[in-house]
Amino acid sequence: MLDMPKRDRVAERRESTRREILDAAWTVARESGLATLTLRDVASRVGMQAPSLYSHFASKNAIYDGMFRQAWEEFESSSLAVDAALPAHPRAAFKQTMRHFFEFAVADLARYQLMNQRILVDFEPTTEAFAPSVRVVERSVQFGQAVGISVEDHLIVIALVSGLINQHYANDPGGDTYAGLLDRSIDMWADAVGLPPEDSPPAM
Amino acid sequence: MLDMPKRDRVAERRESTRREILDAAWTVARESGLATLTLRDVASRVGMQAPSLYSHFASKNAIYDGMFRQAWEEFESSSLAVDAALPAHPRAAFKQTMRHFFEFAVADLARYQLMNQRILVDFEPTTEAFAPSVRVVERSVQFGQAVGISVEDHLIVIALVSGLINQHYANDPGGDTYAGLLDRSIDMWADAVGLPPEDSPPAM
DNA sequence: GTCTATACTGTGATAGAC
DNA sequence: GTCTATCACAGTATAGAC
Repeated sequence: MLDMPKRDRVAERRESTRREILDAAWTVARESGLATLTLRDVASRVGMQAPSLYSHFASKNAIYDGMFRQAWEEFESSSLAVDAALPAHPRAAFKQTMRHFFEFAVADLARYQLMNQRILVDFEPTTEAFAPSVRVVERSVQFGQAVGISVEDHLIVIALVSGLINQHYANDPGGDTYAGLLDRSIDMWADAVGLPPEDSPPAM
Repeated sequence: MLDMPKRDRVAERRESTRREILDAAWTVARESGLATLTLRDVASRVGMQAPSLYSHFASKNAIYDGMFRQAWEEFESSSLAVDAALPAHPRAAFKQTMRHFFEFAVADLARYQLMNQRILVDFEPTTEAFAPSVRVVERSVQFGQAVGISVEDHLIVIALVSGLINQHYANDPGGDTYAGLLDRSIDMWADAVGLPPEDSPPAM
């Protein structure tokens, strides 16, 4: 007999329903706001009654937890893709990863609020849902240290980009004012922490 | 007869009740979160039933509007006080105003969320409530331009500080990690935009 | 196992008595 | 101006059909 994994059609269907519900929850969150999302709206979008959701998620916060995990897994995998084709110059590499962070955040307000802001007061992500977020931050800090950036200076550049994202949503949603300030901001920071300019030969 | 303003005891009492309600709303917002504040909690704190609030505010959002205006008026007046005793060196002056901004934001999460973040999806401040906020931003930009800072670079430093505030609340609430990064961050920016170091003589 | 039906509590808001 | 009563709708939970 071949040692291949047996398909569990019941489990597959269950998982597929969970994903459908999460997809619907994202749609509703984008339309009516993350915090004001209602289970009735989510249920009706997948053709169910609200109480039926409880067969698949233990609570509304469990749905948020699934969304939180999805969002960070998506960011992690897209970050890995970006990192795979990173420029040799550290400064250019930082610009690229930070622009990726900025654009991912700016593409979806509900997702950004869930991932990075504590607007859901009684929601705390579970350890498993939090794991991809921890991995992303660790990878980013390690990359910085590999090119001589201290942890403190790394915190500053992340704060800088997250501030640009903030101001984008607060003052210019849909515009490109803050996207246009991104490279100049990163250059300011890179100059200060001693990263060589992009037209200089790579070290070693 | 003396031409003194007549006291309107009815209007005075009305205004005082409104302030009482707003004070109670702040307390509740700090305890249970800005978005999950309930009218019943606010009412019971001032010894009323929830519907009675509607004699003083047209809706829950009207209460948020009053709070929004209070918060920005408070920030405006404290900013004027700070500006009155500003150091002569532009760099030191920036450090001081930005630290004031940071500390005001970090002192009260509910207030910061109401003032600077769009977590209340269906709340839009009225023009009158928005006015002090506009004045504060205008004053700040004008000060920057007076010492040779472009509007774009001014947007960057505001984004930088707002990012530090963000990260403080997200990663180190109650701690002082990000407060400790403030001066170094401002110095990075000041170096990049060409503000002279603090130990240099003031220009002219 | 998954769904429908139904009920419970709590929310913002309104109507009308006093 | 404050109250009681009430409404529509939210999240949550259980019972029971299939």
